[in-house]
Order: sequence, then structure tokens, then C-alpha cells
Amino acid sequence: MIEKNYQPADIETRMSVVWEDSLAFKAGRPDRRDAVPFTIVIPPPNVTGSLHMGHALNNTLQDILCRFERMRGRDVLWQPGTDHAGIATQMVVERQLMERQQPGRREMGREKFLERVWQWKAESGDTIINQLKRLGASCDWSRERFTMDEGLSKAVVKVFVELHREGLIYKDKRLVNWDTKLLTAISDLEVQQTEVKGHLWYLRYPIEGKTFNPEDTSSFIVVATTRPETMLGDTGVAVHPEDDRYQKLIGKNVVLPLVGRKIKIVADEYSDPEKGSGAVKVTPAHDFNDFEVGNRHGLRRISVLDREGCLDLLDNEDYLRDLPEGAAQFAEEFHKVDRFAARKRIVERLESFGFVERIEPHTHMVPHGDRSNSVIEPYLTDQWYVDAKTLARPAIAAVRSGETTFVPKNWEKTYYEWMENIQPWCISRQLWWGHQIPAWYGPDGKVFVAETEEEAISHALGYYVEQEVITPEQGREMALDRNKREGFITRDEDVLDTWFSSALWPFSTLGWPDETPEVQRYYPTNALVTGFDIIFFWVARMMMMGLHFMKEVPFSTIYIHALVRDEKGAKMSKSKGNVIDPLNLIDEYGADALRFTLAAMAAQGRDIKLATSRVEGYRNFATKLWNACRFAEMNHCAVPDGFEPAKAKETLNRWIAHETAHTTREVTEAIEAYRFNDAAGSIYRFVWNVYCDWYVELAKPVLLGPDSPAKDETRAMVAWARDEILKLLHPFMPFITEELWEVTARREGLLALAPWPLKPVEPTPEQLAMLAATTGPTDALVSPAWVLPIFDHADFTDPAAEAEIGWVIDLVTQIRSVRAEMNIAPATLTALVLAGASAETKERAPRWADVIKRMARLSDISFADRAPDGAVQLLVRGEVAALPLKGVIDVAAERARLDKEIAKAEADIKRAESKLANEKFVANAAEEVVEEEREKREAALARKAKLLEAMERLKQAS
RNA sequence: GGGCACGUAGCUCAGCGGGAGAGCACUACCUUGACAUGGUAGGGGUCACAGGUUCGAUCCCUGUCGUGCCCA
Repeated sequence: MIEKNYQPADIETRMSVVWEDSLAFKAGRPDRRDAVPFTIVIPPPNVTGSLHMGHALNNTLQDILCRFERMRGRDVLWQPGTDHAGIATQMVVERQLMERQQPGRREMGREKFLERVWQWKAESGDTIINQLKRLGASCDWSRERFTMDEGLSKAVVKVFVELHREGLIYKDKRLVNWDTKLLTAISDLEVQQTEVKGHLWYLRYPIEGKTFNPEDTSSFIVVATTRPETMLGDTGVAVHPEDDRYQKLIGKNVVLPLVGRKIKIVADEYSDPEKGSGAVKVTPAHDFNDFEVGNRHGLRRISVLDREGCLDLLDNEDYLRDLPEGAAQFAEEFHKVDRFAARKRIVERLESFGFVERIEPHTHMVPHGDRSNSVIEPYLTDQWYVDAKTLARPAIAAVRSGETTFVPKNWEKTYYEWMENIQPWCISRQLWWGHQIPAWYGPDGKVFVAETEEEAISHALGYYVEQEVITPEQGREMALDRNKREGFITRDEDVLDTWFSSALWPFSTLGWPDETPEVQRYYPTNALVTGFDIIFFWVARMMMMGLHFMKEVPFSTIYIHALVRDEKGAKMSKSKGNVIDPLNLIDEYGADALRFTLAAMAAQGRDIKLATSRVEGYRNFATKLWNACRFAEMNHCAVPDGFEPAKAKETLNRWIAHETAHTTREVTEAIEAYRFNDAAGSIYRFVWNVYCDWYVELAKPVLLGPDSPAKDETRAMVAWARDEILKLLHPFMPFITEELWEVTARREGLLALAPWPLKPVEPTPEQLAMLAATTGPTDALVSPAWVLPIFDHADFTDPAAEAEIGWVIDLVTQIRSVRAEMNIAPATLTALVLAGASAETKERAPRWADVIKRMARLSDISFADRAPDGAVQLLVRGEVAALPLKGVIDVAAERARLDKEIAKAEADIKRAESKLANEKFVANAAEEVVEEEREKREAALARKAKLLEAMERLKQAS
């Protein structure tokens, strides 16, 4: 029995349990042992996270694909799991400690703190997983992984050691993006350029050997800078080599104000004569461009900031070297002043000596950390890097060759753009939460990279014995006795960038580096579904790592979906307060409604502006389906054993079989092409506007009438089409369809495992050969599925049924329309006269009399040679249908209506004729198009003739 | 500055070379035996603007204006 009301919450809770208990989503089910696998790895959400709209969209689309392929008989693995999210998680736990006024991370120490994070993960790590389950995600939950679990950590270490051995991971001292708040390096991608209103300071740097005088422009050179405080670390001034103004100064020295250091004026094209004064100060230790300039001219790098962004001058040997007397006093005064305070004070000091020429307002981009939102400092440190350039090469080639395809395709350009200009990837982070780098340092700082500490120590001992730092005897003792080697080597404190482990996700989750059956069976995966915001962070890096370690692309299709915005198009953010919580929507409208909304709006290449009214609308759609199923149940509709829709005799039933097959094809093809919105739109229209609005309505007289073979067949067909609907809709609305599947009949199994109405047909060897002959191996756009027929049953094409039901629909619609126009009350029944009806109509009319009377509110249907006087006359598929309403209708109004119709017909005739009169049109347009135009003209002419006749009759009657 | 999108009904969006579509909102009517979370009918658009290609442009091309995003 179907409950009277559709209550999503009840159904969803119950169905989750049913699916879980039946292991429906388990990969490698015995009954699918011989099936072709279909694999998707979930973009692992942060353990700190909770479900937001982006997740809801992302996972809905993945689930649609997985459920679709599962129903198509594939052995589906949707691999779930979560990401340890280094910085984000560490921040959450630290904030928690602070809120609870507990000792901070540094006071606790590394070990204690990590225990604490694990504890926190244990407490709240399930949150997002449970939320994904509420959405209906059909992951194989038994295989859930975490980027820091044992197996994945093993993969991380293995990858690090291998890449290091191959020279693709190395340690280097260069400028990094330094977060002075989180006290760690971050990668370029984690830096957000934000426009900031600042100033451009024009500073006078005195020329060596001249007496500085603000009035004498030959005594100084003006440099423009946005960061005056870094001038303490200046080691040069650059001018453009072709800038006439400065030719004479190239090679000379200036004396750095306040500091007294002598620095050289160099010619470098980096300096833009159009910008500022055309001369720039060069601070190689605090600016990426200056770093390059410095390298080109052999300038010193003097770091004047500490890790927290304060001036660091005392005991700074680089800074103090070669400074004149008195410099130490200045250093003492400014030591440990914060960078922004220092900026102010240094400018004041420069002004007091006349070194500031002018200050202009200046808007420019300033780098900010995406997590801390503090200003990022280019900072000179030792960090670990991945040689991304080398790894990118095959990753670019794989997309170029079509081994991996982006959908929509335009993202490939973005991918190439970035990959071709890729910079070394800084992977070390000065954090605690993450994979600690498997590198150990000997007493002299030499690095030993190894999978375990034991291995590292053995390398180290071997090395130092050979170097005669220790004797062989000492080496043996230390190798045997843990205590004796204590502290001999120390492990690198840093951890890896979170994305390092995510990059391995498509194979590490399958058990790699062990040679597991899962790696064999499920790699490479089929599709990756993700947002464009992580193409660089994640997708590109999976491509690099997958190709390098597995020698195969990690996925063949990358489907990039849009961002979910609020209904005004603004990015959802906590600070704007415009966040729509998907869980609230699920509570209010049900997960199915939310899923359907997201799918219906997931058009390729366009952001989703989500309005809750849409969700409500699709909840109503679910209710509609619910009630249609109730109707079927009340009328004892069931599919008898051995029922074959293709053998239906009743026209109406043949028609719905045809329409069902048509929709099935549309939905199937749309999902295959990742056109989720088309698939959703197609099934929506079918359920509401075809099945409910017409099929069920037209079937009512039969279903409510006396028993007959026609009634039996109709009952069967109502139920059959309903089952087809449930199947087609299941990937989009899994809960309600599974529920209805269960309660509407005795079933062999779950809907989630039921066969999809259209199965892909395995291509025959001949077809494959043909395909190979027609498309070269480079033409990856053409996949076999698009070329070969995929249908495994008839599409029930039946033009006769279409014509007959189409006539009924047109007739009813037109009568309704004119009744409304004439303001005829619904309670008033009118007669219908079919004037000059064809044999076909005469035959059809009695068959449909009941239904037409019911739907068009008619008292009776009769035939006549001509329409009665004073009747409203309609043209239905070229024939006159008259409603004798003499005395009821307003003649003037009816005349106006006919006039309007005639005008419309005339406009159509004119348009068609002008086209056909155009010789070029007839000569150039496709034959079908011209023919179509002729048909249009004939139809319009006939229509006009009938309408004029009707008008004549109306005139006579009045 | 470079790149990628996007300007279609009041709103949110489809369509993308041969007569403008959906959902929501709106108007009128309807408690008809699945459904008022419903039914029926209806109003509403020089498809941003200007050129070009074409027999034919909302659709392709160029430019302009406007909006958003990404990268320097």
C-alpha cells in the first residue's frame, strides 16, 4: 500500500537502511563478477567539513552516473573517503583549544597535539560521510578511506622516496610564499591575489660621490616602490637598458638611505620606463621579480624580516655586513618592529631626511593566504619541491591525445595554459598535521630519504663510515643498539602539502603500492566529477602522479561542473550570509527534490544560481509521481507475467509505449553525454505532461469501465510505464523511486540493482572493425557508443497511434481553450458537432467519445455535413469541430476571435509565399526545408479557407 | 594586461542556422472519484547593441557596451 501522503523524511531514513543492509553498493558483488567495471573516486571532502551546496551538486552528479551504470549492469565502484586537509584541520583544532582556553599547540608539543587532532577526527570525521549518505550517495561505504590512514600513508612515503630517487623531488633554497600567521610555506595555488588600495612611494636614493640635496636632481635617483619597508634589504637599483634618462647612471652606486649600504645601479628589462619613475629598487630576498633580477646581476640577497614578518636586523650578518659605523644603532631601534609598523616609521624617517619625493595613491594586487587571509611574504627558506615541469609533460600529452577528455571541452585550454607554465611545486609545510616528510639529517646536515627510519639510519651509517666521520666499529655498534644511535640522525619536522596525498587518490585508495586485485580491476577509473576550482590543485596533479606511477591516465573523462551560487549569482560565503545549507533543503523538501533540482540546473558551462522555489517545484514533481502511483494502485494496475508492451493492441497503450521508449532513449543518451539537465528535463516532461496529463486521463474511462480485455491491457500498461518511469528516474530521485518500486509490486530485488530499460549492446567484431577503419586512433571524440546502435529492444514506433492520440489531444485542448475564452462555466456541458468529418474521424470519434466528453466537458458528440448556424467552429487537424452555442456566445467576440485566426493564417501564408518566391531560397535551401515551406503554405491556405467559411456562417446566423 | 564564460519572459535558466521554450511568479476560473504539494485556460520577450557572412541569424563571425570568473 502506498501511503496517502508523500513524506520524504520517512522514506529517506528507511531506504538508507535498506540499501546499507543489502550491500547494494558494494563493488565486486559476486553477481557482477563478469561485468565491466565502472569506477569513480569521490573528491574526498575535508574531514573538518560539512556538506555544502558544492558537495551536494558534485555528489549528486556522481551518484547519477553510478546508479545509471549500476543499473546498466556494470560492476560499480564509487570509492569514498575523506581528506586530512592539513592546514584547515590543524586550524580548527587550534581554534578549539583557544576557545576552551586550553594550552596551545606549542605548549602541548607535537605528539600530544597530534593525538588531539586524531581524537577530534574520530569524534567528528563521520559528519560529512553521514551527510553524503543523507543525500543518497551510493558509494561503497565499506571501502571508505582517509588520506592519513595506514595504507595511503604508505603510498605517500613510497611516492616521495621514488620521486626523490629519480631527482623529481629536491630540496632548494629559494623564495617561497610565506604565511606569517600560520608560519608555514604555501604553494602558489594557495595564494590569493587581492586588490588593495595602497600607495606608491617615490624615494630619492643618493648617488655615491655626490652630496645629497633634494633640490639637486643630479644628486639622486628616484625609485618607486609599494613596499618601502623592504628597502633595508635592497641590494640594487634597476633601470631599463634603453631608458635614456638613466644611461649615465648605469654601473654607478647609490648609497642606501638610513642604511648606508652601497648598491649598484643595473640595467635590466624588468624595469618598466612607463611605470613609476622608471627606476625600481631591487630587493632579491623579498620579491619574486627582484629575486630573478638579482640572479641576473649577481646581487646579494639580504633577508630583513623574520618568520613572523618583523624586521630582523640585530645579529643579522647578511644585513650588517659592510655597513658604515652607526648602522648598528639604527638596527637596534628597528629590530623586531612589525612589517606594517615598520613601513610607517621608515617612511617618516625617510621624509625627515628629504628622501621622499612624493607619495601617490596606488591600487595593486597583494598576495594573501587563502586560509589565514594574511598578507603573504616572499621569504627565503629551504623547502622541498616537486619538479612539476617534468611530470606535467606526459600529463599534457595525455589530454592532447584524447586519452583523457574534459567535459565541457573548453576546460582543456585552462589545463594546458597552466600545465605549460607550471612552476616547481613547493610541497613542504611547517605544520604538524599531515604526512611527515620521510627525510632524515645526519650530524653535518646531509639528507637521507628513506621509507623507514631503519633504512635511513643504515644509509647514514654507511655514508659516515665511508666518509670516516665514524669508525666501522662505531657504525656497527650504532646499527645494533638503538640507544647508541639516539639523536645521530633527526627527522625532517615538516609535513607534506595535503594535495600531495590527494594526488595519489585514484590508486592509493585501491591498495597501491601493493598489487591488489582492486588496482588491477578498477584502475584507471572512468570518470572524475569535480569543480573547476580544483583543476590545478587536484586534477592536474592526479594526472601527473597517475601517469608517472601507474603508466596510465587516472581517468578517461573529467567532467567539470559549475559553481553553485545564490539566486542573485553571488558566491555563497559565510561572511555574506547567503549560504544555503543543503541539509536544510533536504529537511524541508527531501533529498530527491534537491538532487533533481541540481541535476536539472547542471547545464554545461554555466554556474548554477540556486533559487529554493525550484527545489519546491521539484518536490511537487515528486508528489505528482507519488499520486500517479497511488492512482495505478487504486485501479489494480499490475504487470502480468510475460507482458510484452510491443504486443499491445489498444491504440492508447501503443502510444504510451512509443512515448516511453522515446523518453528512455532521450534520458539514456543525455546521461551518457553528461547532459544531466537534458536528462532531467526529459523525464520530468514525460512523467508530468505525458503520463499524468494525458495517458492516465485518457485511460480513465477504460479503467473505470466494465471488465474487458482492453481494461486488462490498460492496467498492465499503466503499471509497465510506471515501472519504466521509476527506473529512468531512479538515478535522479533514488529514495522515492526505490520506495515506490518496493510498495507497488512484488519485486525480485532492489530498484537500485534493477536493469536499465536500455542496455548497451556489445559491438560485434565486424562493427569494431568498421569503426577502426572509419576513425583513426587519434580521433578519440568518437566513442563506439556514439557510432553504434545501442538499443536492445524496439522503440515501439507507431505513427498511427501518434496520429490518433494527437487528434484527441488537439481536440480536447482546443475545446477547452475556446470554452475558457468564451467564459463558459465548467458546469455547463456543451454539444460537439464534427462537421464534414473524414472516415477516419468518424471511426475515431466513438472510440474516444467518453474521454473527450469527460475532458472537454461535453454533453454529446454528433456528426453533420456542415456546422450548425451560429456555432463556434474550431479547426482540428484540418477538420471543423463545432460547438453549437447559439444564444450562449457573444457573436461579436466570436467574430473577433475568427478575425484573429484568419489574420494569423494570412501571416503564415505570406511568410511562406515570400520565401518560396525567393529564387535564391528555392535554389539554395535544403530540399526538405523548401518542401516543408510548401506544406506550411498549403496548410495555412486550407486553414484560411475553412475559417472564412466559418465566418460566413456566423454572419448568416446573426 | 592575457584568458574563459555570460547578457533570451518579472525572477532563475534551457535552446543555438529554417516559425521563441521550461520552472517559479502573475491573471482568471475550478474542492471533477491519484494529486489544491493539484487541474484548466491565459498574459508576458525588436533573444544587450551595431555591423558582417548567408536564400535565411536569437544561434556563426567582428566590434561595442555590460556582468562574472581565472591568470599575471
